[in-house]
Amino acid sequence: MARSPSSKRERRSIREESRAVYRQAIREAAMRVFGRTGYREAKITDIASEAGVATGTLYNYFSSKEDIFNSIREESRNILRASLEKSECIRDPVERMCERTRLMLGFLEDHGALFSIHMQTSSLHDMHKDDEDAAFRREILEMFIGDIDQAGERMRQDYPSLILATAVGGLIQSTILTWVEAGCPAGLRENTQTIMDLFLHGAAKR
Amino acid sequence: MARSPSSKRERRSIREESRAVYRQAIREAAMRVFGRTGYREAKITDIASEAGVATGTLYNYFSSKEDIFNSIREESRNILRASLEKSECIRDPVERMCERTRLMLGFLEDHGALFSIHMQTSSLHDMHKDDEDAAFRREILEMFIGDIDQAGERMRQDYPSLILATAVGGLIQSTILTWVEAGCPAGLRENTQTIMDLFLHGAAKR
Amino acid sequence: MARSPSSKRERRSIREESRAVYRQAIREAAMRVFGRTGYREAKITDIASEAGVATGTLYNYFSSKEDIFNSIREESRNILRASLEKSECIRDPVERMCERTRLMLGFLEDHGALFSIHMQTSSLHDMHKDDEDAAFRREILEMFIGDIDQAGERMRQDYPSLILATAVGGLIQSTILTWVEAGCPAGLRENTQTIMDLFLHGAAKR
Amino acid sequence: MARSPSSKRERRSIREESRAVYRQAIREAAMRVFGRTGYREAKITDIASEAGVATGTLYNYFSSKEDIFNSIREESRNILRASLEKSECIRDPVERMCERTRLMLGFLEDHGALFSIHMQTSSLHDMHKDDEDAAFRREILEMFIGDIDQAGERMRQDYPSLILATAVGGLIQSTILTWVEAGCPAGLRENTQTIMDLFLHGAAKR
DNA sequence: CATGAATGAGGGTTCATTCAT
DNA sequence: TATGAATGAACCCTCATTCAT
Repeated sequence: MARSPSSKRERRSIREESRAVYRQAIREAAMRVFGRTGYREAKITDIASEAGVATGTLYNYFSSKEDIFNSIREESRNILRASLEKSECIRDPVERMCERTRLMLGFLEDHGALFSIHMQTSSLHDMHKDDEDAAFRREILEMFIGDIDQAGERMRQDYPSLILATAVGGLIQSTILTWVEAGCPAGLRENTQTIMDLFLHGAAKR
Repeated sequence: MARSPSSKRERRSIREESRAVYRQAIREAAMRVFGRTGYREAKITDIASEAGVATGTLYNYFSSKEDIFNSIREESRNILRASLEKSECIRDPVERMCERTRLMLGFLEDHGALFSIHMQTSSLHDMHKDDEDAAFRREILEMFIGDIDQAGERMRQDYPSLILATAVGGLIQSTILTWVEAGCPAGLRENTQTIMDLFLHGAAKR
Repeated sequence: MARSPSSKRERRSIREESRAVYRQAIREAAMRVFGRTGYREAKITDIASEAGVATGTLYNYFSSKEDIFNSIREESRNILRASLEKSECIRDPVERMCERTRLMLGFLEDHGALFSIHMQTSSLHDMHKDDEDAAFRREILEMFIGDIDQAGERMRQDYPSLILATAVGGLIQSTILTWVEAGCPAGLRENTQTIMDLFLHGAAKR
Repeated sequence: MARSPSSKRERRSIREESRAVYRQAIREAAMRVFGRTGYREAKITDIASEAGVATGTLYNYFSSKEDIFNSIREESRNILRASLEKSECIRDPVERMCERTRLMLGFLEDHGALFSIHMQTSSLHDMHKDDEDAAFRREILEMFIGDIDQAGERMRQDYPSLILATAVGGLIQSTILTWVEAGCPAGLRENTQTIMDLFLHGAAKR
């Protein structure tokens, strides 16, 4: 009897894929629920029914409510990190910052709900519990610091680059908040030029 | 027994004052507890014992845990609003912005815990529930918009003043966050000059 | 105004007594429920309603279901231990053993349900988790060993006293089991003479 | 294709044998798991993986977790019963009791885990649910009663034989418990002589 | 028949709120 | 009015059982 040559391997692969699909579906459902109500108010049963599964099923894929939450954040960090890597081949440091800003805004535009997930742990009392997210914020800050250092003479030397990097971060942050308050309309990434322009040249008439 | 003619009125007044003192003491205790652990994790019993009263007593002054929380935020908005009014007599709009920034940073430095209280509701899912706070953020934004409009020619005209106001808000925000991550060391208001300098002239060498 | 002289002290005392009364009532309710259904099958809500309180109330007096269980066992050990102390003034070691046996049987007759509570942890897998109960069994065994040692020449010397003590323990145990299987009729302690007689002289005709 | 004339019958037989093999393997796995953790703590998945099958498979052979448990106990009763039958050809009733004791201790030494299985239901609340096991205990007791009755004049006549049988049962029981507490070392059956000696002649010096 | 993921009722525990003192 | 113990609804998680493959 002829057998599909790699049936066993395929089986495993299918199973693994099914697992990944489930995990992803649960993450996405949880993302919606966390986004709507916040971590603490979100009930496991809500996540389950949003995902269309029984509560018990969640625990076949995640060990706890917190695990789901962390998994979402980890995944979104990974996506953004991977996206930001695309900018590393850009030579000009200012253009690189610009592209990074665009990638970050684009990421949010494409994965809107993720932002609110991350914001939830920014509540200050959690900051210390959430080393991973804080480390990632630092990671991004360091990227900007590196860009600014490489820009050398083109940047003001009267402030440490940490200060300047923090400033660009603040401009991005407030752009995002405004966008969210406006209901996340299309076009977030088009603010890139404005951000960089204001960051570089300020608001005063020259 | 002879009674002072206005005893009834005075009595009421004393009673009311006593109520106010209690309410304030509870708010302050709650502020510390919310600041330490966040709204959801904070337990009513913790607040009560921090305030040195019984749990039942809290309910003689506030109708619920959420009521305490909202009361704190309202009070802190009122304090900051009153503080910002001090800047209104400044004629020069740019100096006025500068002073407002300083007042905001000073407010936080003096009432550190309040910031974390406000941040807790900045989680986006609460935005809709918390119209009051959103309105207050808008109120501050409008102040900056007004300042920028009055600055007229001294500001760039190629962006709407909303954009510029948002930018200064972002610079302030990121300064605050950095300060908080550093553990709220003294000296936050000394960042005012840097913020305004970067806001006005940008990060690029001229 | 005359005051009851020790009102404050009495208040505290009343409160403490009330706590003790509650704890005891809960323990007794739990004892009945554990006795009926066993530890694992017993539901917290059953214990609460048997005690006539809400589930939450249990947790004002005990930290967990297991805590209730252990508290019952500890209390019953203490009662039996206190009871056994009454036998210590008896000079004759054999009479002392006899009295101890009677006290143990009497204890069970008076606190019937406790026996099944203790038996539940005798399930072997729990033996190691339950050092306190095992230690107490050992404590009782040591008492008998001491008695036998003191009996000196009156006892057989061809077995270590541990063996003999174990034997008397077995006779007591099986008497108890038979009694329980018979539905705990009155008169358990009247088996004392039989137990001691068989222990001392055996079943063979002489 | 030629078929052996009785293929159908043999086939069924093979199938039945296969079923029996499966049931036995599951029972043995369950015995190990129950022995380790007790009935309530034992998880079906643990039993399944100990047996090397999927959880669903268990339900093709047993209708429930409890069914597995009862099946184990029934089987162990049958084994012990069959073993005890070997003693029935012994003429001398005292020697028969002795042999029976040895067989019981030997059974435990050889099937140690089974003992803990039985102990688990000795918790009194289960007694009523477990008529089978209680009946078996009675069965063994009756055997001893019969032996004692047959011993006639050689036994004391001042106690009913039920009392004496209970006594020997208690001595056996406590020997077993001591052995278990010691970690089930080899040599349990060597206590037979001691048990019978103490049972017959008591602990007092003669 | 074997599989093992899905199921969901049910458990222990928490804690905002109430209320008798 | 202050007290703080009692309350019980609601939550997260477990796991025996089922069933589609």
